[in-house]
Amino acid sequence: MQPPKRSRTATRARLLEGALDVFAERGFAGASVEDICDRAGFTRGAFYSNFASKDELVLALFQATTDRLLEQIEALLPELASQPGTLLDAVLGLLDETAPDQRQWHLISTEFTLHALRNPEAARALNEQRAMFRASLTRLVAEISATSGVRFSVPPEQFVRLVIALHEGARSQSLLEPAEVPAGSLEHTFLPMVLDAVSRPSH
Amino acid sequence: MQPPKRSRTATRARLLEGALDVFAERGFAGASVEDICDRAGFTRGAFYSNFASKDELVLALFQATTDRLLEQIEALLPELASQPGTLLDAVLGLLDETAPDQRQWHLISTEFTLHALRNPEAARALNEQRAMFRASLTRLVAEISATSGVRFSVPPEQFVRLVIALHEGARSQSLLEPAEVPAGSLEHTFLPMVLDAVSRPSH
DNA sequence: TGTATTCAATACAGAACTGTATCCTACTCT
DNA sequence: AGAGTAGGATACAGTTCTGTATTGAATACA
Repeated sequence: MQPPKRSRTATRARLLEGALDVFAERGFAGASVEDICDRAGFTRGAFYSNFASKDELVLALFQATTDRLLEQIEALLPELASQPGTLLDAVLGLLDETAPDQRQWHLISTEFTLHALRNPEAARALNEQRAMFRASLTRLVAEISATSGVRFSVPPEQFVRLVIALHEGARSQSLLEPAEVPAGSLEHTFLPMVLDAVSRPSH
Repeated sequence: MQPPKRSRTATRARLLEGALDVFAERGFAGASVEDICDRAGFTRGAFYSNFASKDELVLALFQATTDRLLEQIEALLPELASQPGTLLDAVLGLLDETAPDQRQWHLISTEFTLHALRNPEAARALNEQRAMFRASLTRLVAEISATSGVRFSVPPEQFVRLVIALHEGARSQSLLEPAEVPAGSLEHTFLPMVLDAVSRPSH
C-alpha cells in the first residue's frame, strides 16, 4: 500500500508547523484557523479534514511538540552524562539545546501554560509532560553527581525545580531586555552558589 | 462645578476592574469588549465613550495597575525597611503583599508580558514599570543590608533580578501544582543559600 | 480501463466581534 | 423652570471567524 502523493500525515505536520509559527506570533486566541492554513499553504478545508476543531489542534500541537522534545532529551542524555564538564553546564546545556529558538519556544510554552491554568484538561497534559521533563533532568543530575562523588542536601528534584523556575523567569527578562540581561547570565552567576551550598562530598 | 452623579472616572474605573477580571479568565485576545462591559455592568456605548479601542484599554489598564502597585510599594517600603526581620522576609513579603490575588495577578502580568514581547510599545511601558519596581526593591535591599552591616559581592540590582526571576518561575510551578510546590517554597529553601553566598560582613 | 475512495478546495451559513451613529436620560446652570 | 450638555444605551453596519456541505481531482484497485 503506497502512501498517496499528498500524504495525510504530511499535511497534518505542515499544519502543526504553521500553527506553531502563528501561535508564537499572535497568541493562541489571537490566531485564526485561516491564518494557520495560509501559513501552511492550505485552506480551511484541509484543516477541518485533519482536525475536529481549533481546540483539538492545540492539544495535538502540544503533544507533537512534547514528543519531539522528550525524544531529543533522551538522545542527548547519555552524551551529556558521559562527557566531562560540570553538572551545571550539562543541565543548562540541555535546557538550551532542546529549545533552539528561545524566543518562539518561550512564547509557545508560556502561552500553553496560561491555557493550562484556565483549562484542567490542558493542565493535566502539561503537568504530565513537565513531570517527564523533570525526571530526565533529575536523572542527569543524579548520574553526574554520583560519578563526581557529590551528595545533595536537598532532594535532586527540588534542585531541578529550582533550575527550571530560575531558567524560565530569567528567560522572560532576557527576552524583554536582551541588552541588560544576556541569555543565561542570571543562571550562570547564581546557580553555582546554590550548587555549592547544597552539595557536599560523599564521605 | 460638582461632579455628575455618574462620574466619568468611576465608570472608567469599573470598566478597568471588569477588564482585569475578564482578561484573567479568558486572556487578552479571548475577551471581547462586550464581555468586559457586561462584567462592569455597562454596555459597549459606555466603553467606547471612555476608550478609543480595545488596544487603548489594555495600555490604560496596565498603567492604572502599575500606578497602584508602585504606590503600594512606596507605602510599604518604610515599614519593611524599619521593622526587624531578615532581608529576605522583607523582599519576599513585599512581592507577595503587592499581589494579594496571586493567581489573577500572575495570569494578567504573564498575559501582558506576552503582549509586550510582540508589541514594542507595550514592551517599552512594561520595561519602564519593571525598572521602577526593581528600583524600589533594590533600595529596600540596600537599606536593610546597610543597617545590618552586610556588603554584597554582586550588584544589588542583579540580586533583585534573581529574586524576581525565581519568584515568577516558582509561581508558575505553584499555580500548576499547588500540592507539589507550595507557594514560596522554592524561594524559601534556596534564596537563603544565595544570600549567604553573596553577602559578607562589611569590614 | 473504469470505478471507488480519499483528501483538499470552494462555497456557504450562522455567529460573534469591533466600531459607529443615533437617541435618551439625567444633571447643571441660568 | 427651561435650555444645554455630558454620559451611557440602543441599534446598526461591516468585518471576521468557525464550522459545514458540496465539489473536484488524484490515487488505488479491480
